[in-house]
Amino acid sequence: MFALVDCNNFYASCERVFDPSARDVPVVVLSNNDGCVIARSPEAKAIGVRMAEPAFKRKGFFARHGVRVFSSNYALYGDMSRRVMDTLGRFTPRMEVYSIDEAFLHLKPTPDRSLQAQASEMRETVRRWTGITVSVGIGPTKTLAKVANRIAKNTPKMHGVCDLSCSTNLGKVLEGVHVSDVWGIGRRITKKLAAVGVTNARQLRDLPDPWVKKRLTATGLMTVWELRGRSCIPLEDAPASKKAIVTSRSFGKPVTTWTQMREAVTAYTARAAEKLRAQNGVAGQLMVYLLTNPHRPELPQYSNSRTVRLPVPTDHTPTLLAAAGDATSAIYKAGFSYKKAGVMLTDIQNADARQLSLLDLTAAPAAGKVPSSSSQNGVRQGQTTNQQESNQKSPQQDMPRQQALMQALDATNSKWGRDTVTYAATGLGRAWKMRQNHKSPRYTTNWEELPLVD
DNA sequence: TCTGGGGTCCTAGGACCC
DNA sequence: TCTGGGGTCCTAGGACCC
Repeated sequence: MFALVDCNNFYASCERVFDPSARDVPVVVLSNNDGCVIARSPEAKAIGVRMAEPAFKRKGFFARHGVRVFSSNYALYGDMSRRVMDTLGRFTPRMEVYSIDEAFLHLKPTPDRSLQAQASEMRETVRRWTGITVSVGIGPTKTLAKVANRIAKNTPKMHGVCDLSCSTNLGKVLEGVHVSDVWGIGRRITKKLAAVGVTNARQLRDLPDPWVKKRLTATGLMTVWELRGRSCIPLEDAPASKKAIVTSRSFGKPVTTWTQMREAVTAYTARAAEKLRAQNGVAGQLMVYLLTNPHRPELPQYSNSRTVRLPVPTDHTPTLLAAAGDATSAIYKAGFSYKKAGVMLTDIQNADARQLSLLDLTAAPAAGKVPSSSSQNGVRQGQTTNQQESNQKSPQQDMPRQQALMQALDATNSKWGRDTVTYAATGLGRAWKMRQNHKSPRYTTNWEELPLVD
């Protein structure tokens, strides 16, 4: 059986664990840049704070109702998440960490302990060990476990656990679930379904396969089968490595100069490269995009992106920085007020595979052998050729040195904190840095910010 | 003044090949 | 006059998730 464990109001709950003054009052957590509401305590929900609301529109409301406002503190949430997941891992050998606050588990009933009993004990243990309250939903498929979890969360008398694994009136249960609350059914599909009179999960379950396949595609059909109790989405024990790595941020203040834009893209690229190395990957392609603020239609609007194919897949930050710099200068236009930029690394392979292709490359003296689909990606031919030349000076000699440097960089930043060592091109002022005016201390991950006990 | 960030999968359609 | 069929790869766009 599948169990879905989900932390209740996770970010808001994390803030409360270390700040008792935030208990029993409405709490909201804001997105990066203190932009939108992304987490709410039950009290905040009760007074009508909605998810994804822009915070600036509610400033007065928050003040009047004594709402405690926090900036996102991912160092704290990430560490609390790890504690919760470690605790859950003691209850099963098979578990998939699905998001920062959710995990799917395989649970088996035993003669002396029902699934319900196991789930309750798990829930109590997590609460005692981490201070976080979770809800547990159990079902024969992931989709039904999700349904069960939702019911557990919304039905106080269930005390946080709902077991649908052998429910005899599943049809009745599904009748009470709106299609938009089914995992995999989003806004668009909800509309499509409403057009044919389907509004609850039971109706969705009972639709004919051919109609579903045609109108909702193969993914929709899987959802329907899962609602019928046929498991189609397996538990992914081992986290798959990422096929794309994105680092993007909205700017704290609009960026209007090339210098600032280059700093920002440099910083994002360096961060993306760190993530890439953390999963032992090399990227074959890099994309930079930038855009103005679409919420200000009265201002001149511009957005563009540029993809660069790297001559050799790499995880070497300076090489990636050079490519990102070329891409940025190709699309940056002066005279606009930029709101956001991002860097995406794609065509990611395992770094060990890279070694083999590098040997191939060095064995063949002709530089022209390097595969290049640059014309497809809009890269100017001259630029690509230059990179090939600069990279091929002596890859065999450079590689170990490059790797050693990157390892030292990552190790230093891991030990002493992010950005202990950074590239000068990321700038010192960082005027574009995101706003975080309400950030709580990194209670659990920074010695300087440990909570003090009197 | 102020509106997040990071992913995955599927499909359709075009290019190209034999 | 007449103009195949099957396959692969790539990309853009749509849709979903948290």
